[in-house]
Amino acid sequence: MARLPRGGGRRKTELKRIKNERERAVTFTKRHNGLFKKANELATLCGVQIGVILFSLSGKPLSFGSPNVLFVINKFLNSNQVNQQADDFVKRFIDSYHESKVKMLNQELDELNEKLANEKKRGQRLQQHFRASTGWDTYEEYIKSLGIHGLMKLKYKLEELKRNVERNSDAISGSSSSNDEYEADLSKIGAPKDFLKM
Amino acid sequence: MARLPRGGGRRKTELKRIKNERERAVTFTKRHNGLFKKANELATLCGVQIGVILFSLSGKPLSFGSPNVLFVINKFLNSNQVNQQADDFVKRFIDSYHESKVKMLNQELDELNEKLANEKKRGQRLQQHFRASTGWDTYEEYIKSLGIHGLMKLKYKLEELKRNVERNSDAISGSSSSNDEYEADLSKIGAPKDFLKM
DNA sequence: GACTCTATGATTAGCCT
DNA sequence: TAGGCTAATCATAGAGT
Repeated sequence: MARLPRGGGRRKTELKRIKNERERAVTFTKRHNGLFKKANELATLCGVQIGVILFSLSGKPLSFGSPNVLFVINKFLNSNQVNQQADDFVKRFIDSYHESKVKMLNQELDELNEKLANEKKRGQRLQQHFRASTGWDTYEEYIKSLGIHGLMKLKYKLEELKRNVERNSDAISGSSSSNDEYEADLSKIGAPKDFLKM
Repeated sequence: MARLPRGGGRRKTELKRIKNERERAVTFTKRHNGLFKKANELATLCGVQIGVILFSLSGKPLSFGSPNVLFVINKFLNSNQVNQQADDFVKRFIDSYHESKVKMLNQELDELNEKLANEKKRGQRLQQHFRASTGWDTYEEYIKSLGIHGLMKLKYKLEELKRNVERNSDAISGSSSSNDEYEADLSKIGAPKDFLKM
């Protein structure tokens, strides 16, 4: 208990990146624990939900959450505050945000690659069709908007179709194209898939 | 400057929910600012990326982020740590997590709605085509995989097409469909867009 | 609510093991 | 790399504006 005073005390810290690597690592450890502790105290004292995410010096993701990080992230993303958050500053990151969104989706798509491999050879005729149908003015923006918007509608439609098909095993028909071969190909391969699978 | 000392000092705080509502609100304000400040200091001193999300007593979402919250959230969700984080408890939130991803995408699509509105009436013939071409076995999973996978490839292809068009203002042709009317419609409206715009 | 103020509890920089 | 120590700085409870 009665230790002799020997160490140095605290020094005022300048609010800028610590250059010394060792010093920075020590500070990170101390302050990251401190931050999580503060977050926990706030969550406990005030009974609010908090999530803290940070990446260590080596890039490792660390998180604290009350009740848990994903819950908080989820609630946050579902709140329409996200739009309000996207002020001028944040907008500078929209592009990288787009990038990461793509990765988010790709991640869950990885597991589906095998199934897709079975379909790769099909739809070349549709591809030609598509190549011939370009009249793109604002295609770049359009591609983005087509993303989930189109997909969600398509999915909804497909689910509707599935319900119909379950009631009547015959395929639903509504087309009257005169191009029989094309038509057959469409039916065979599932148009949207191959249409996009250029 | 020379104020008379009159206020009370700090008292030790018990780490449990503050019952008095007013006191709790004051503590929340002070500590929420303190937490954000700490987060900012850590981000600055150590040059790491941090995101803090919390919900106020009234449920309002507040956040701090370096470089910004969405960036950190995305990076976190993309890190495979998420899977490790997703223990049994957390897994209950996976579904709503998917939901929120969709909303993130929709968010940035909002600004494109006006452009899309100009296109809504087109492509009904293509829609019929699509309706007639269903033979869906694994369509539900497929839709997901079609999502970004197909879109990214399509985007790439379109950029390629753009380069070609810039070199030769005539449309690129590769199709030989016998359905002239259909063909014309495709060319006119831009098939992929309307194809998905059911 | 949002600030102020003060006294004091809490955090942490620098140094050590 | 992690943990302990001390002393200085920082944060904040309680009270008032």
